[in-house]
Amino acid sequence: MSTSSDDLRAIALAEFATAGYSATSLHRIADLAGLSKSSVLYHYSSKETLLEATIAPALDRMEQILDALEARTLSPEGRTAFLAEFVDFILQYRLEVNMFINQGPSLVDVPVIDRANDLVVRLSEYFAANTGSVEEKMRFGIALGGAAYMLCRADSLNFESAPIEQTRVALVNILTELLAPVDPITTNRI
Amino acid sequence: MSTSSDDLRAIALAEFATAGYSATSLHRIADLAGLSKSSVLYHYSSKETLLEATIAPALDRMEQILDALEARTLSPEGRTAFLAEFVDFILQYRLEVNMFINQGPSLVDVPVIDRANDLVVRLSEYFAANTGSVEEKMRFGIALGGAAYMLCRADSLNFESAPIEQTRVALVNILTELLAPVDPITTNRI
DNA sequence: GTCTATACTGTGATAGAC
DNA sequence: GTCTATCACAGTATAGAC
Repeated sequence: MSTSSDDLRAIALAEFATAGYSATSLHRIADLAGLSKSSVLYHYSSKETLLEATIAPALDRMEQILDALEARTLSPEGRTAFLAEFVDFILQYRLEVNMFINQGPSLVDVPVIDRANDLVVRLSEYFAANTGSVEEKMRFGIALGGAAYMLCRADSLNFESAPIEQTRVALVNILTELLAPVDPITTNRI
Repeated sequence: MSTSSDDLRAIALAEFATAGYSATSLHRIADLAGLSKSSVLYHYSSKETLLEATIAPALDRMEQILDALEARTLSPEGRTAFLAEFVDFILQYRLEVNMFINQGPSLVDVPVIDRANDLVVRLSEYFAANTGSVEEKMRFGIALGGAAYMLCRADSLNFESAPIEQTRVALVNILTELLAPVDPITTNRI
């Protein structure tokens, strides 16, 4: 059975996101893949390299989304479209987002985490650009951290059997409400 | 300098919540406390004992809140009052809540985590009691995970300087909106 | 590309002196 | 109540055979 690097990447991602990077040993990853530790280290020269490989595709995609966003002018329709794009992103890369959200601070000094932090700053500047009020910043944090948590705990929150389309629609609803733009003059939600 | 067990508890809590339980060594805790590993193990006979000591006070408080809640009959006023109580809880025990939310799954088989899981189930049953719809469950998850994340990342979300009362009011606002009860007949939010 | 064997370091925990 | 010394083990990583 020829083992591909992608198999290892997927296994490592699942373990890092659920058990945690530090709590996951190369031995465990090797066992899950049916390999020895050394074979894992043949595909990825270190545990940190494997970590970077797990999160990089999500960062590439987020960078692409933000680049396109910042090239456009802001409009209400654009914001709605972006929110749908953001929801799709977070659904597709829920494990990567959850890993970064929860373990980012403990993975400082890993280069790929710095890159992720930069992307979050760009994202928050977009969502809270109008007012920058404390509540706006709190809403952004709750939306990001809450969605990442909730999607990765669907089983313990007892809705694991929901069809993906229903989950998607509900998440768009919730985030639209949570991140509704604020009129900087009247400070009312639009 | 006489070191108290409470000092160690506070240091361990901060490290477990930010760096993670597995990534935090007894050596590091000892260093931060100005002690040797052995002295730490004099106060807490194992790392796991220390973990339990960090989270137990929060669980005691949550249990007290839920016991009182379930002894009352449900009313709109009661729900509003409970939400304020819940916000105060999460503000006071933000580190403990964040630790459980993010690392709970990786700390399976630690008895104190089982206790915490039971409390979350009781809490979710209260908030989503009316409909039990997928969106309700998602809203509860986002509120819980989002608040825990946001409050522990106030610095990186750039509102660390906000007065606590402002944070409290904003959080009550957001969670009231997010967890507004649903009329089981019309399925409209009240 | 996978393995066994090995080196080295860090970790949780114990024993016993002070 | 704190320390040093030590233990047993798990962890990442390397060397080299197949």
